[in-house]
Amino acid sequence: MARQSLEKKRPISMADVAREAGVSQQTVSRVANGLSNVNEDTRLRVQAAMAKLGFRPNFAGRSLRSGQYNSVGLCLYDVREFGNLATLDGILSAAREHGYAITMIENVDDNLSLKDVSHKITELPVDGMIISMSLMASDFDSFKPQPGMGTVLLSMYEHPYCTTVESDQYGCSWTVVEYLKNAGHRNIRFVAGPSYSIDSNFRQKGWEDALSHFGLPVAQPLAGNWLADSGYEIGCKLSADTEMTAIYSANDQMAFGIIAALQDRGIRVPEDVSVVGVDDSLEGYVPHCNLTTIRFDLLKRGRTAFEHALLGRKPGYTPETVRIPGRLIVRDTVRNLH
Amino acid sequence: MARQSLEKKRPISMADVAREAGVSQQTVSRVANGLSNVNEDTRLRVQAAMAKLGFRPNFAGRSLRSGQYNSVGLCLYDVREFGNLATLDGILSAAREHGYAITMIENVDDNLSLKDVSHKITELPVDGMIISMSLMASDFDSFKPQPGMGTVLLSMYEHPYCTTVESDQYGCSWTVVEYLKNAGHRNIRFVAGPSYSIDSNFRQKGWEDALSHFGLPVAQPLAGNWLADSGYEIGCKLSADTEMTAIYSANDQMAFGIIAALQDRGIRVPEDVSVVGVDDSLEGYVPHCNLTTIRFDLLKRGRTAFEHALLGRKPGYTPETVRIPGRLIVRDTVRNLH
DNA sequence: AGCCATGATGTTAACGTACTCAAATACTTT
DNA sequence: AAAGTATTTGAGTACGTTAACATCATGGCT
Repeated sequence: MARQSLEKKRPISMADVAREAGVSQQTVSRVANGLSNVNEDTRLRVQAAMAKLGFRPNFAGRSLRSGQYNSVGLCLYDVREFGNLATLDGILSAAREHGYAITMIENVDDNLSLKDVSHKITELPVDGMIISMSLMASDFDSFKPQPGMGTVLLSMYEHPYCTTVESDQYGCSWTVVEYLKNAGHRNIRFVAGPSYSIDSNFRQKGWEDALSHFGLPVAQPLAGNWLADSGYEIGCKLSADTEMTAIYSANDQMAFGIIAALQDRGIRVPEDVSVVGVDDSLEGYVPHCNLTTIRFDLLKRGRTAFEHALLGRKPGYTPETVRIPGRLIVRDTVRNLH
Repeated sequence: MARQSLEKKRPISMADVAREAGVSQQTVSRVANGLSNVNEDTRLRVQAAMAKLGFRPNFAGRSLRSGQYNSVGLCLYDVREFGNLATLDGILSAAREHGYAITMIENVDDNLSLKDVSHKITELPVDGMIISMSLMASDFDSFKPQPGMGTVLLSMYEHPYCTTVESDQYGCSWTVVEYLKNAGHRNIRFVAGPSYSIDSNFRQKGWEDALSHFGLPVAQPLAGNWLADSGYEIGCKLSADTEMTAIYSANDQMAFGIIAALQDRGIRVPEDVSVVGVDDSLEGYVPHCNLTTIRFDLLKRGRTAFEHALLGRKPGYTPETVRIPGRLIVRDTVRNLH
């Protein structure tokens, strides 16, 4: 008795509700979980007691008993990177539909291995996990996911044991090159992002492979830092190339800078030079945004990752490689040369 | 025995490790928690057993016993809204420093009350919560947070029982108006966001109050939808106003549209008309971004919210109203009339 | 040698929930 | 009316962990 009063206030448990309603704790549990085999009178009495005491089910107790957390762990290397926001949105909305929460941690350590990150997440209340790492983890190929834990990597690199989900950074370049080729372009330059960017590298590889496949010349790409200003600088340099008829920029912001530089030099877009970007990120930022570009379904990227994190728990699940295609948004910056 | 083998595979527990290492389960707990009172030999033996069996501490067991989750709940009304991304970044980094995770859920129901959202979050494994709602919740003023649960609202409206954290959407307008007034401007127009936007309304109120305070004329504001295109349209209309010398746009994207419209009509910026935006969101998107604007410290917004969610658990805590000031970023779109 | 302080380890008891099983009650059928 | 069935409720237990307490050995001190 005295001991009771000395303890710090404990939240309301099912036992408290049971006492109040004059039923067993088990009956309270049934009401809390909405099971059907409870008498209507009893249910109302229990619900009244719950409301009166302000009962909220205890997460830890429930999870300990059930072995489920109804949450998926998420570790995004960089929340600020383009696409991760919309992806997060997709993950959250898929999670909500399944009655799941998302448990997020920040990863700041560049040198952390996939195993370390996965171990960290395993200690959180999660049934599965989604991981994105900026650089190639040192143990990428050897990493094995925790058994019974649906593990999804947001990565362009295929993985032997994990499902990987990513926007198709390679295929989008084929789409662009084929579109430009069909419009009669032969000299198509590429403007890359920073060399450490995996996305940029895959976009470049796609561009190279597509050009080779169509028998078009492959000129040395110039690299920027994703931002409009670097696009402007590159645009200045590229304006000297009188052969080229089209520029494929690894993102929209640089493309916008390139266009500004060309126009400042009296080169018209698309009359003299055509420009294509990737991301469809200028809309809303630039008035009369009319850049022909690639749009990825980032919501789907997030939703797919979440779905596979759930599916991955099941025993018979086989890892998949999911590449979500981009769609060409045709606007006004490409000229048909025919 | 037979029963054992029929059960589905159970994750490794401390008891398993204890058996393997030939110690008690309590000793395993001590090693897992890094307590000092363990013999070095024993520690190594236990750690070896942990590694061999692949032991990971069970979150539910630990939390059930300790009553702590080491996580803060987060419900952002709209992840896509400007500022929420950087805020999330701030929350995550503060959480990491405290060894906390963030448990996120999506809120899609417009009509959900603060109480409902708070109840949902209470059932998650969290020690505190951060809530942002787009519209004024019906029960905003009457809402009382769960006792012992640090509750922070990302809101410009003050709350009687909860700490509120928000970028100072009202004060930033004073900063802008005072700056323009000192540069000799008297006729300062305002371009608002959508009428449902709380941020826009506070920015407008600040503009009105500051104008009145300085004895400057208050012209009817025009409202856009945050995007550059709507700024362009409004710029066309405003170009007819020959009195005005400055335009204060509720965000940068519309400001950029306004500038484009003015220039298309032969009105020079800043020689003929000065323009100021808010958000500092064009950098990287627009080459040679030189818009004078207000920049908010959104990382701090997130970090502060998290810190207060933790502090709010302590018994003696008093709710605060935290307004994080914006900083004027002076670039090239304001002319000094003196 | 005997005593106490210290350190290392083990034992027991909760934390709050949901599952299994058993008991009690109400309802249906012959 | 008896027997059987369905419905409702309760009792007991286990999930994995940590806190409090108990035990045991070790070593330094008088």
